Amino acid sequence: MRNQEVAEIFRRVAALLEIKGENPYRVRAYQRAAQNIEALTQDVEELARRGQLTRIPGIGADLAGKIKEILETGTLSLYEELKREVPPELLKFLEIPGLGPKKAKLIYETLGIKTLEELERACREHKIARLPGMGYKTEENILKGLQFLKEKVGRRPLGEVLPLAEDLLEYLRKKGPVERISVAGSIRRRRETVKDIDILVTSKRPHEVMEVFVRYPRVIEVLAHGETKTSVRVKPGIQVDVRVVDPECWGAALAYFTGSKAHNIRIRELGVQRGLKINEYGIFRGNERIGGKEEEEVFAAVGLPWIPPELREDRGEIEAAQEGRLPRLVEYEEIRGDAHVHSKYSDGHSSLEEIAAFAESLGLSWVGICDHSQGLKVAGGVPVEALMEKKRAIEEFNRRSKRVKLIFGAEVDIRSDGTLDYPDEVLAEIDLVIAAIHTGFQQSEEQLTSRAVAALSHPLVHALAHPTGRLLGEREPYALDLKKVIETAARHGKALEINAFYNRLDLNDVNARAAKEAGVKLLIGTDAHLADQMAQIHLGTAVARRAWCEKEDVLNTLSYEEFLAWLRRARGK
DNA sequence: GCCGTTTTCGGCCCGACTGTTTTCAGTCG
Repeated sequence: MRNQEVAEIFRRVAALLEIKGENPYRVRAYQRAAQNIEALTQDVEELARRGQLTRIPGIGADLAGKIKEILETGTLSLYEELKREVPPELLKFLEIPGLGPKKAKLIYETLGIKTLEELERACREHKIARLPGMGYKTEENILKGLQFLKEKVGRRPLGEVLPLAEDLLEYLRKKGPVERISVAGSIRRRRETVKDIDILVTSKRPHEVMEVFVRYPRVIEVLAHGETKTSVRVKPGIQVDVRVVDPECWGAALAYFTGSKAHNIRIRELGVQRGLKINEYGIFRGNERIGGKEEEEVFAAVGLPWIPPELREDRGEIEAAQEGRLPRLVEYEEIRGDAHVHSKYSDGHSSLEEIAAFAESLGLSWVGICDHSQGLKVAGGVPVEALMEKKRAIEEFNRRSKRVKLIFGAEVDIRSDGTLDYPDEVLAEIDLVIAAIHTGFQQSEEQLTSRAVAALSHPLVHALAHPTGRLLGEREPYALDLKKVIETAARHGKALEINAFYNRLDLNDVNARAAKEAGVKLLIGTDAHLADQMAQIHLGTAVARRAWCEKEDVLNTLSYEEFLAWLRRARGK
């Protein structure tokens, strides 16, 4: 899949056009095209072959031609031209908060500055303040922005920020005079990474809420402190915005601040078609306010049912809602088991008893104990003898335990040559076999793909764990033809994992959706190495929801007996 | 550059805030 490559070029073209001062709607066309290609669950190359590129929303004849050009030549002549006109280093300027395309262009054209270092020096020498429309505040803000970039406080994994957001909600509920309160923004949509925390509140005494908020113990800096909007930075450097709105505006404001931006734009466009104006204060016909107290009213005003936040990315949810085919998303409460947990038998830190007890506290009824296989020495891979001991221990445990059942499993290493790290007669003893690539990340796409394909084709394997190997903010997915992997899983009736560990989330939303569309079942596993980490199971469910998965797409919704039956079926009994 | 129960041109979502300005452009979400 080269979708990402095409999207990235379009995104850069959009930014370069923006700096050039081109027609903003042309810029938006490239941005929208990039976003829609990125969200595509199909292979853009295949759509190109079939002449179906213009079926992608936002792709017309012109952009279809440009996509073909990228696929054929690896680049785009327009992009190469733009790079000659506008130094591509300037794209970095746009990452500085407060510095947009207009100022970037002015700084480059009048001062010839094109690197971040030169920009910093120019600020210190007060060369920027002399430019028209800029002043000392501008310099100060650019310097602050540069510092911000240096500290690399960009997007953080959802799993890292969510506990903080929940603690803040709890704090405000307890200490502030709040009536309704909710997290909004990308956290509410459960995006895999988030930049800041948005909290929406209704209150009769907004002033007090804000006073309480700025006294939250982890606040390190107050950025803005007003009656309706207050922004602070809290301890690990995350910005938190709290907005207090009138109860009559709650629904409109919640929809507005939940986003995504692309989704909101579509909703408002639908509003315009109906002669309505929709903003964070409500729904308006002319000057008359006709609703906005509840979120449902916003959707109803444009003829839609309520759309779950996880779907609000303008990835087809609006069309689906219009046609009455929104998925009935898998619910967080429907998850009954965690398929991938490490115990003391390999590099985990918890005993079988501790794992089961914690699972019970989470309301789960089964856990797959999948320790590493023998060859993975660095992770305490389990030798065959110890593996059989573990099997007996699990059987013994299950005889005693009524509420939580453990499943004898293994995370079996897929070796460099595509063979598995236990012999077949051992694999046959293991009830749940998830295969995974842990070594040889530098291999070619052909090699890596054939390893994954070989594992999924093996009759005793049930699923492929963390299929792409990516680590959020640390490691890119390794070269893998995921389309082939998904096809293989579909052909053999195998599952693909949604690894719920907070910095993996692998498969991600788009890939999991592609798997679902291919008829592949998804299996959520936390990869917990400490029983407490099983609490992250909801992150995997969130990915499944963002992937449009329904209950039957996710094997974790099965009961213990049903799941065992699936495991046997997947091996052709 | 896209797109059409306002169809092949002329629109394209909406408002707040900031900083620089005397009425507004740029940026952001």
